[in-house]
Amino acid sequence: MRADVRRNRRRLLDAAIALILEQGGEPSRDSVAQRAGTGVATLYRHFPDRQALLRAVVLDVLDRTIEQGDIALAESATGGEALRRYLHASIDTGLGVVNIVHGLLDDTAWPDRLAGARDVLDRLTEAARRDGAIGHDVGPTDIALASIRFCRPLAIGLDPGDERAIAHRQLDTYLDGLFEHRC
Amino acid sequence: MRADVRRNRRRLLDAAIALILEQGGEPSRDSVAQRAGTGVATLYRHFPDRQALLRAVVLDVLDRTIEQGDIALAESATGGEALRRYLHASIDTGLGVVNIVHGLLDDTAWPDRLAGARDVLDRLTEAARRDGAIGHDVGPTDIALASIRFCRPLAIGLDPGDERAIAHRQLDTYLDGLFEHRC
DNA sequence: GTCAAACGGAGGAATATACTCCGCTTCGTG
DNA sequence: CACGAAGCGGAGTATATTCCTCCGTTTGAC
Repeated sequence: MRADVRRNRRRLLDAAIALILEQGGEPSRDSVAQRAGTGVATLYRHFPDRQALLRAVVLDVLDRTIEQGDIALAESATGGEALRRYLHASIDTGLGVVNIVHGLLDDTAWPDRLAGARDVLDRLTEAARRDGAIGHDVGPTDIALASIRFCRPLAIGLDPGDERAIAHRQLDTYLDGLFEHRC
Repeated sequence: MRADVRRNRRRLLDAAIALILEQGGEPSRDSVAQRAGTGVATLYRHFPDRQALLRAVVLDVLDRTIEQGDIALAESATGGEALRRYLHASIDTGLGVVNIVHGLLDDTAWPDRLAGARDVLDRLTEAARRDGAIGHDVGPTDIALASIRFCRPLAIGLDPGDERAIAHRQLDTYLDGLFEHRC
């Protein structure tokens, strides 16, 4: 595979992710290509139809997020810390797109990655529970919903840096509340 | 003013608010009318141009939210409780639209309501601070940003009832974190 | 240096959105 | 209850977006 092909694919995915998060819906093909700095034809060459681009975006985001979950579990001293690290990382990987795109796809054609994501969530929840950071009233669904909440941009027209800083800060406060009765 | 006029105006505003929150941007005229269950012409009769609808939406939401802030302050035993009540109420009034619409308007032609909103936030923050619920590191901006975060729907295609229940629950956890070191 | 593969962007078809017009309905009133 | 003014609905047209292909030019690997 030629180097420029790989580079353009990466740029297109990043552009699509950014636009989906900013606009909260499916971006136009032209806008994705423009944002990526490529021609429209390049987009169609990589992703022939509507579904192909969305599916590729979801797979990319899920893969990178799951990877971060494994890293968090491996490198953290406690389950609570792992959970915190994972959620912060998922803001940066753009996990929010998965939820947004989910409603736009006909078929959810990535059962394996979904299983992988669920597995990571289960392990994170289990670890945090074992260490006493969270109680039995908190499950993987709560973590998933929290990631959706804090991964979505607040508004249109805010500096991306500020946006992320706010999300990280609010997430920390939320986790303080989640861990409150346990430390 | 005829009864059906008032009823249609209310329906149009509610439809616009719901669509803005769900889609995170300006909804099409046709979609607003359809959601409201009225014809397109009725929409244009009430709100002649793009700006008119958006301005009316913002004024409506701000008025209802400010009112809730006053009620919360009047009826709550402590500042912390008032703050909690206000934020829960702002989920139901749809405060999130203000932030979204802000970037779509040429002029922010509602300086008085904005001042009113800021005033309520200041009083709520002050009351909570006086009662020791929050520290000096938490300001009105944090409260405003929190309301934006928890007022926005999570995703496309979730039952509105579940949606709201999740938002209220997550907000409670967030506030637990915010008040954590103070009770 | 060569050439196969990839690229860019103009341009026309398809689709979505904005807005008006007019025949029909509804509300308030005598 | 009946009348008139005001409001309503939605079909229809103009306009703006978006989609997607084609082909001359550029790029990367050997």
